[in-house]
Amino acid sequence: MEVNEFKKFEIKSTHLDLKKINDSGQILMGWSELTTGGYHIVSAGKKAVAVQLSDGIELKCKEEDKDFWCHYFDMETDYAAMESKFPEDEFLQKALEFGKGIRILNQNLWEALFSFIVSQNNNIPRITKTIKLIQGDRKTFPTAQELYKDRANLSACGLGYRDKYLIRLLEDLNDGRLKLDFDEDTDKARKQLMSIYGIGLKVANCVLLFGMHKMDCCPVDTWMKKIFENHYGGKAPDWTKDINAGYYQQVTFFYERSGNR
DNA sequence: TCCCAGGCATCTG
DNA sequence: CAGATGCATGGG
Repeated sequence: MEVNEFKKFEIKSTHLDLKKINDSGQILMGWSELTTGGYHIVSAGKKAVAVQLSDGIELKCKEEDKDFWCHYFDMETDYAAMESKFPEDEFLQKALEFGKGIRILNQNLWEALFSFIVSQNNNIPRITKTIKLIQGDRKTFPTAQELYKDRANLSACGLGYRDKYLIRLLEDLNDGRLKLDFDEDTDKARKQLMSIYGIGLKVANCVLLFGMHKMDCCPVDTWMKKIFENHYGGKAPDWTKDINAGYYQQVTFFYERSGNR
């Protein structure tokens, strides 16, 4: 590893917990825990090492990538300030306390799109395993162009029936029928995403939230349905329509899943 | 053996 | 329009 040319930076924050972020379910590729502590992180072809500090993280990366990683960790958003706007809801409050330090990362759009197509009707350990197999020996996750050339090998990675969605996606990108450039307007972007073969409402909302940082998008999956059943009488609570619903979704998802293990 | 996993496309009424 | 069903794969 060319860690030698990396420089050390500190990112100060009272709301940045690497382990919780790693376990929160938003990341399906790119993070690997180091035996020495900390994480090796890859996104959009860039690499970094992050180590937890009591008041933030230490980040090792190329000097020119520092701004990229600050954006990746969503340092533009003031999570402390968000606390004053948290809805008054008992279960949500408990989840927010439990999940303090979780942030909504700015993942690469292509990587978020790809991984959340793989995620449908699947479980997280198998999703990450499958994505690692697809990445293979490469140091970073392949671009759509690289993967298109290598598409014959996709089916051997344990994708199940989802391989046809991804092959169609790669073909459409290669032919120029589809571009990874969605409207800034959330509703328009959601329609564009849902017109892609294999993407429905849930995956579209994941891409909007994790790949385009639309914080009001609230993906509803089997765990969210369990939350509605277990804590809200089977109905979606009001906070699912809040402007920060995506953050609340992620935190309650993490809380519910942690409690059930 | 059945059930489930960060669902979706497709068919049926 | 809502509701039912099949789908690949692996772990519990």
